[in-house]
Amino acid sequence: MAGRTPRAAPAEVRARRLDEILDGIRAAGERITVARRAVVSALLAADGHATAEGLQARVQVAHPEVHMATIYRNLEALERLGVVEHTHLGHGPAVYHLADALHQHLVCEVCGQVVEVPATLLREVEDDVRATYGFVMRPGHFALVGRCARCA
Amino acid sequence: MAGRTPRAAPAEVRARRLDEILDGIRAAGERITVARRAVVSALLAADGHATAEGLQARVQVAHPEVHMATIYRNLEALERLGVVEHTHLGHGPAVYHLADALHQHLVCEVCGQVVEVPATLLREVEDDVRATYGFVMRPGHFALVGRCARCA
DNA sequence: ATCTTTGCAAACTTTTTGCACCAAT
DNA sequence: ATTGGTGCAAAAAGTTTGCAAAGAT
Repeated sequence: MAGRTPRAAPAEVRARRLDEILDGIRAAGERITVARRAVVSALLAADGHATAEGLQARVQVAHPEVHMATIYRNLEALERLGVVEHTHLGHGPAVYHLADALHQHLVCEVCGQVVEVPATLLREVEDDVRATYGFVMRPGHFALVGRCARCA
Repeated sequence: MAGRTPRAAPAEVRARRLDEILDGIRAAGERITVARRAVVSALLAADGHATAEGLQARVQVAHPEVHMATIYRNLEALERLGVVEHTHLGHGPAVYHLADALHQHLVCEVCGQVVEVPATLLREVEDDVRATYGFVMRPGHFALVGRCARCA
């Protein structure tokens, strides 16, 4: 079970990462608030992708007064700082994840399952469009849609 | 100007294609209405991608009473029939296009410019994810985001 | 005559914004 | 004491839905 590919970061690592991120925010001249810490914490706990609503649910366990608008404003701030990115998986809400966990999403349009694959998947396509069109892709921002193994 | 790569289909070709599509709708047991014909027509005239709102604008020139809801319902019907597909280019509205004009979109996140590239761009990635994850991609449903030559 | 499709209005979902108050620096 | 962040409510943007009336077959 605890092989070479740890599934979730242990609490200790997560706590360190939280402090790192908070330091980054402070360094950028922005303030640390209860809501902000809670959002980053929820993002770390989600360990992968989470919708704004999902994050709010996590945040509200400890801080029921934190409003959706605050979640959005914090996510926006965190994106501005380069800590967070968001992705569109389908017709529903966007999903957010830490910027260091960059990956592509394959979304099954039948069952909705989301498969995460390494961001390197599109490496060649990136080179291709840069060479041909001068276009510099930012992979991961949109999902690749199709049908998963079971639904195909 | 009229070289080997005609930019837009001449009116005659477009009219033929319109009839083809309308026949398809009839064949599927659905009805031809003024609104429906107008939507398909607008889609052909747009010759590429158009938002629901853009299509409505075109439709309303000749048929001012056609409501947004009707546009959406028709687009939905046309998608069900496999005539139309839609794509998400960014945070805004979805864009619709005829299913035979399948292509990828590269959207510049700075200036918003949309570059259309052949759907074959992702051929190798498609093979890759099918082989590795059993996932059958439907390319074109989401755009690839990045920065265009000028903004990069 | 039947059964879709339409127009309208209203709901819905996700996200953004204005504003007065609160709190981190 | 500043000034950025928060909570709330309300708007915005895009899309969907219920219903009675109109229209295609």
